[in-house]
Amino acid sequence: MRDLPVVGTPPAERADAAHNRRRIVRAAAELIATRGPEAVSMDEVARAAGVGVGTVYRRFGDRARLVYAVIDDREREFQTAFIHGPPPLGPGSPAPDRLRAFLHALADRTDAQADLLFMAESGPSDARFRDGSYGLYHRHVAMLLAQVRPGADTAYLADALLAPFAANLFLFQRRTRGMTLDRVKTGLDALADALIVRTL
Amino acid sequence: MRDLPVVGTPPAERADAAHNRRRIVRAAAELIATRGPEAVSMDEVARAAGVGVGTVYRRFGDRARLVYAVIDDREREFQTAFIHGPPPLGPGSPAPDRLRAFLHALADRTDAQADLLFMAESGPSDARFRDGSYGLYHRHVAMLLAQVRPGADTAYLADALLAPFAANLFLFQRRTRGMTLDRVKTGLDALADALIVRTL
DNA sequence: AGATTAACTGGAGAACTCTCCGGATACAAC
DNA sequence: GTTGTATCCGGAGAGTTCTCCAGTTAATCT
Repeated sequence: MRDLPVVGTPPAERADAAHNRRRIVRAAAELIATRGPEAVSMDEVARAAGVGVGTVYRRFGDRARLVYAVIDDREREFQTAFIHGPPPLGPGSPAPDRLRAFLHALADRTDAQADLLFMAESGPSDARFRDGSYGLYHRHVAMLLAQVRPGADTAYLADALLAPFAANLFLFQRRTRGMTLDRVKTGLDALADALIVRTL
Repeated sequence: MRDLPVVGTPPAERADAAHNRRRIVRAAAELIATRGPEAVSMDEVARAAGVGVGTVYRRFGDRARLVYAVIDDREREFQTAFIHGPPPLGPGSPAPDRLRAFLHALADRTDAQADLLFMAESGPSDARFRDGSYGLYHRHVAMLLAQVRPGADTAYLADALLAPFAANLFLFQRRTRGMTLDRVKTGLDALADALIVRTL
């Protein structure tokens, strides 16, 4: 993602800046892994990365975006699994199967990264939708829905299908309501099945 | 932490405390109405209410809960409309109609209070599900779903149907994606219709 | 190489949320 | 009334997030 001539050339990051960006993400990831997501402050990340706190903010804008950068780094492989990987997640299976497989996989990763996601989604920011991999998931689900429910407003329905993965709801269901991960998946299946047009 | 008779009687708030609670909510509501939700600090609310900031926190715990108190105050009438009010929102209509009416009404109030809700939902807290009127909405939707989709996991599906009303998603759809309120409602209808078991 | 300049750096500081606890006060019991 | 005490009050302060800008540096042009 650098000097692609496509359209509107994003100003191109200077080498030292790119270097610092990597150092910051790495430092943040390490601190978070060690001490838990909510125990690390931006000051600490900056110090651990050997830069000033101003630099962290210049690179990432706000706390949420930094955390999303860490998350994206972690789940790069998941992101390609459903695009290029083997069926039923990747291409090759019928759309209904892929949709179910995707929702299950997303439930698994949400469960695994719940605390991190929760932290990232906190704070007054669009970051979840703008920054993270939400856009990718949204396009994927919309594409599958288009095959499964032709003519529907797939852009809206994709948002609606992804909405239950909001970390605060997910954590509330799991921890406070005491729902098991399997129960969540079953519920998602019910939702997805309802959306699949059955040929009568 | 006391010698209370087992389970009931929440310690009963002292008169001055109850008085201050009202003053705080009123002051907060007024400030928010005047200057917008995110322009008011807890310090200001405290000063406007004529109490110390410690009192605000003692009464409400955190910022999110205070904002929810303001919101609840505002929509008390909506909350009873779908319980005791006239059809199709209130009792008297068939469940599918009531469900659709409820979703439409909730879309309207979410749209109207979006900024306030967005502020309340920001911050690392369960407040949305614990404090606000979410519990009420959840029970209502689950009750309607039980009639419309017997045997399903209505507790889960109710969460899923309410998930698209998260203020951050809602605002993102309306402002960034540029969806109209009607389009959102139509999408919600599609979702609800899919969940309604059709008698063939 | 030297000059030019747009982009980057770092830390002081503004603004905010929330905690803590000594002192004040409402209510109950006598 | 007086006394006892559980509850409440308020504001100083700790710990954050994020802003701002004077000074520095990497990349480009001649």
